[in-house]
Amino acid sequence: MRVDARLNRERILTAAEEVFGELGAQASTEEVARRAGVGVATVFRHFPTKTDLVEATLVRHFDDLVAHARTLATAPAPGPALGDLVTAMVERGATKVTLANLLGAADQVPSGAADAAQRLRDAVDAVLRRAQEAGVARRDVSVDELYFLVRGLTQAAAALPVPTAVSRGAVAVVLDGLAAKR
Amino acid sequence: MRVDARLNRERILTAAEEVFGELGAQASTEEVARRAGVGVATVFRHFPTKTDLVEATLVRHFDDLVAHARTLATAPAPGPALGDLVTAMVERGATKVTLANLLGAADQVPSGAADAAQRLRDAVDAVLRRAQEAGVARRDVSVDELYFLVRGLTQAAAALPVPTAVSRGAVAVVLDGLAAKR
DNA sequence: CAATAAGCGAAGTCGTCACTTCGGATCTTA
DNA sequence: TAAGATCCGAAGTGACGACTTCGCTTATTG
Repeated sequence: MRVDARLNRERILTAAEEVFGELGAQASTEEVARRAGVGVATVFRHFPTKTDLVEATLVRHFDDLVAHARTLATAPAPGPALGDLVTAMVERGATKVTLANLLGAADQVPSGAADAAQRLRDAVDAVLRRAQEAGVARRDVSVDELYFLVRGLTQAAAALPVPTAVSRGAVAVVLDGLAAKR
Repeated sequence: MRVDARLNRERILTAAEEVFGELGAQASTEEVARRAGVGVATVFRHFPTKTDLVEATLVRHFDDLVAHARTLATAPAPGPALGDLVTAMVERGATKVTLANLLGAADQVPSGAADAAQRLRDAVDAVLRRAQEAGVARRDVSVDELYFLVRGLTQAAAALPVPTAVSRGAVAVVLDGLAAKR
C-alpha cells in the first residue's frame, strides 16, 4: 500500500469520527470527505459502502475501550476499577452510540463490529467478576445487565453536548445500585 | 371537520405508531400511508411535514405516560409507585424513543413535543418527591437525574430486542441505587 | 335531493445521497 | 530519472423519499 493511501485512510477515519460525533449517524459521506480534505471517491475506495466506514470507526473505538478495560482488570482496587470503567465507557462513548444505532438499523450486523463488541464484552466481564469476587459488587448482576446499563447511560449522555453534573449523578446512582449490599 | 377526515387522522396516527416502532424513526411516510390504508397526500394534509407526524405521535405517547404518572402520584405506597412508574416508562416507551432521537436531530425542537415532555417531567417529579418525603428514595437525586436514567434505559431497551430478564434486572439495579440508603 | 365545499389518491417534481467513471497527477522502482 | 502502476478528484448516475398538483368522490346542508 502506498504511503499516501495509508495517510488518506487515516485522515478519513479521523474525520468520520468527528463528523458522526457532531452531526449524528445520518451525516453524509460527502461531509466526511470534505472534512478529511479528500474527494468522495477516495472514501469509497477505502470503504466500499457507508456501513464499512461506520464499522471501521466503531471497531477502532471499541478496541480503545478494550485496552482500557484490560488495564483495569489488573488494577489494585477492583471496586474503583469497575467505577472507572463505567465512567470511561459512558464519557468516551457518548458520541459513538449513534453510530451503533445506525449499524443496528442495517439489516445485517457486520461481523467485524460484532467481533469487537464481543471482545469488549469479555473485557468488561473480567472487571466485573473481579469486583464481585472481592465482595464489592452485587453477585446477582450479569455482564448482560451491566452492558445494558452502560449502553443506556451512554445513549442518554450522547443526547447531551457535554458530560454534566446530571450525567455524573446518574452514573453515581447506577454504581450505587451495583455495589454490594451493606 | 368531516367525520371521514377525523377517522383517517386516527388511522394515520395508529399506523405511525406501529411503523415507527417496527421500522425505526427513518421509516418513510409512504410506509405509514400504506399501513393506514390511505394515500400519502392524505398523510401530508393532516401533518404538513414528517416532523409534525412524529411530534403528534410523541405527544400522544407522552400524554399517556402523564396520565399514568398522575395516578401513581396518589397511590398508597410511594416507594412501589416510583418503581412502577420507572418500569412502565421503560417498557412502554421502548419503541418510541427512536422517534425522540429523530426529533432531537432536527434543528428545531417542535414546541408541542417540548410542552408534552415538560408535563411528563412535572408528573414524574411529583412521584419522586413523594417517595423522597416518605423516606424511601434518596434525597440527593433530582428529577433531572431520574429522567436521564429512564431515558437511557428506555433507549437501550429500544435499540435491540433484549431479553426481558436483562432489562428487568437492569431496572432493578437502578431502583436499588435510587432507594434510600439503609 | 341537488348544490357545494371539503376530502381523497394517482401521478408527478425536486433535492439529496450512496456509489461509479475516467482522465490526469503522484509515488515507486529499476 | 523515466516507465508504469497506483492513487486521486470532478463530474456524473440512479434510486429513494419528502412534499405538491389536480381531477374525481363523498359528506354535508338548505
